[in-house]
Amino acid sequence: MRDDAMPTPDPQELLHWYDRHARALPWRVGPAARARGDRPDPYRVWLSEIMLQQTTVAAVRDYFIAFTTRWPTVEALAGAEDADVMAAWAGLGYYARARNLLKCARVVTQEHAGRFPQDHATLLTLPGVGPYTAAAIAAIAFDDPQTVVDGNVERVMARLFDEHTPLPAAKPILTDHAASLTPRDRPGCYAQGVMDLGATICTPKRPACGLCPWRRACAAWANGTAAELPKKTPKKRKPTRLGIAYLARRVDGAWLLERRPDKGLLGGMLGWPGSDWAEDAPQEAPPIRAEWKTIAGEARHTFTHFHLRLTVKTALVPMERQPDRGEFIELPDFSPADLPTVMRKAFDLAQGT
DNA sequence: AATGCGTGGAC
DNA sequence: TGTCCAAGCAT
Repeated sequence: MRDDAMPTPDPQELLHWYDRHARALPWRVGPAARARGDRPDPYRVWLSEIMLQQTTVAAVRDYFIAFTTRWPTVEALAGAEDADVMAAWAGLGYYARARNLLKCARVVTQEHAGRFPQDHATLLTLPGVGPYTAAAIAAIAFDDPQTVVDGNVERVMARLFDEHTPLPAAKPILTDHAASLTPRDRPGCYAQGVMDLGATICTPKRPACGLCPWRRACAAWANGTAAELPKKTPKKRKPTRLGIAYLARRVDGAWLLERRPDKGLLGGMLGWPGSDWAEDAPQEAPPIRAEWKTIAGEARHTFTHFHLRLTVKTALVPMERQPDRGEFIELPDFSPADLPTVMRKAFDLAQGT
């Protein structure tokens, strides 16, 4: 609970902090350019926000530069081949984002004349754009005073207001608090400022309260509860699943790969043909007749909701033999870098690297 | 509305 | 090693 004697958090103080501490990032307009009236490119704001969903700035940076170099406009991205975009996204995770990214680029290009909608409600209709991303685009690209609520904002609000209700039940309460603070002036900078504060000062563990511009107005600081907030409902432990991956190499160097269905785990990505992944010992399911050799050890990988231990089998097959599943892809049409991480781990194990 | 969906870094 | 965590969305 907040003590009534405590000052209210001042959005302007946060903006001043942001002006002094904002990190230079490839999708941001620097202070000098902004002072000249430059606005961020909505395409770059949108692309960065999609990539940043549940993903750290450090992981996104190089992907963002690669994407904007190769596809500088939403029209260019809309015209890309699906396989090229999926390959470029490989390693970033949550692959539904990449499929929705392409869908969204094509909708914006074909149904909105290549211009991103500016209002929250229309932005929400775009594939892959939810409440957070719609608010972020409206605020950052168009200076619309929308309330942006991500994990950082939830944490900052839980501490400012010393809210002990556990997430996700606390979400509506924290959203109300965030809305009460959103300024009409520079809402885009403010939104990025609160998120930067959460990422660098108001961190999940060992928050640097001594450096916080909102310390005097923070109820959790006053009560000594900052480090234990926000409360979260406990999560379930992850089960372990087992599987087999079959890495067939044709004598000309081509690899046998399979495009995974759009829905579900690693949807739309290339992968090695294999068994199902289940808690019981996997059934043999070789995709082509061959002398299969089992590689010592296993490829281990952890997904959102289970651990995987993958047995890797390899075979060398003659030119004329036809696979039951998948298709051979010759180099350089295929690179291991095009694979999701679990498949690349299987490849690395087979190569002895 | 609870669940499924990746990955890499910090500790 | 394990656990938690990150600028969430779709269903």
